[in-house]
Amino acid sequence: MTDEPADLAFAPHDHDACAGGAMARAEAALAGAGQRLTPVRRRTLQILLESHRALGAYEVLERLALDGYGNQPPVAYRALEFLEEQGLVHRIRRLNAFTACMHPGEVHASAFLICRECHAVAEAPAAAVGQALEAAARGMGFAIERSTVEALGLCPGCRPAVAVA
Amino acid sequence: MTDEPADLAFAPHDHDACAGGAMARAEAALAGAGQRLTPVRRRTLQILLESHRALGAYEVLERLALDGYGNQPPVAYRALEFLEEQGLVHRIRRLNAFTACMHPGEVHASAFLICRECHAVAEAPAAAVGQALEAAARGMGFAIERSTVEALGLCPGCRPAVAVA
DNA sequence: AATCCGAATGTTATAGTGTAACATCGAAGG
DNA sequence: CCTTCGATGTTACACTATAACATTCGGATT
Repeated sequence: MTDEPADLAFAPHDHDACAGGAMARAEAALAGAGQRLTPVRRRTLQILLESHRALGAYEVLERLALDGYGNQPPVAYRALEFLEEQGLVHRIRRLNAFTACMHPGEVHASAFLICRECHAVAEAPAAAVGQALEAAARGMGFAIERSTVEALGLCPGCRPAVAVA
Repeated sequence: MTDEPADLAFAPHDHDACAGGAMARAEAALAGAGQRLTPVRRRTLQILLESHRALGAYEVLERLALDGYGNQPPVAYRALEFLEEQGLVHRIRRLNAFTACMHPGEVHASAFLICRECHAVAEAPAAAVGQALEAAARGMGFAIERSTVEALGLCPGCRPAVAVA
């Protein structure tokens, strides 16, 4: 468990270190699980780590094709699906897109904050949200297996800009 | 505000009354908003109210076509979009599908519980979830405008069945 | 080294989801 | 009557996702 600030997707930061750290943690997590980080998978993760945004499968595919990988949809979907299963990538359903996990390895119920202006996507710590949801479900006798929490709105950087406009 | 039990999607109940009540509340809400419940829109809502499940746009379209309405995608999408804007229908992103709102008119941040076995969808009261999410977002300076909370799992009816199997 | 095996990737084809753009219809008001 | 605007019909297409099969690659076995 790190003691970094929650998530700095919305703030300026040393992104090389940010992405590099996430990649290192991803490698560690995969090694621990006995899974292989093949070239396509690694490149896919790198692409997603380049920005705090969510990319569609076809955007990722285009990038992969530029690097000489197959340029048919299953290539991208398979890599993304694998990474998602390993907890290294999250699917943003509202956008039909994918974003890299910023702290793989750690168990976390995440909530995603999607800026409708700059399209940044931040992964917010959502333990409390998860507990509240769990409680609501238990009250109805429902057993949660997987959950999706996404919010659309304005990030701190875009809030003033829009307000002024 | 009603004082019914949270949501009875997972329990046997008088569904005609359940659907009829929801339709009546929908009509009231629309009248209050000065919006028109045209035949296609009404029929679309009826179709969704027939079950506590989420239907894809093309399933709805098929049903509409049987009743003599246009059978091109925009017919269904337009009705669904309108109903969603009016808060009478919710979009379930995990399923790329739509489900009728069980208590339109009331302000509510809803969470959806989706049974992976029987495909029932229940709208859980989620005030606490909404507050937790709002708090997490505020902590990061993010202003939420719309949010999506969905959980996949097993409903009380299907839980034992699967456990036994 | 030769062979086998299973996982990963490449490729073709197609299914499923969603929208842009324009034509037509119809009710409410002038 | 006739204009107007919202709603519906229709065509055409864009975007998202997966099934199915062929091929390749790396490691284990002999």
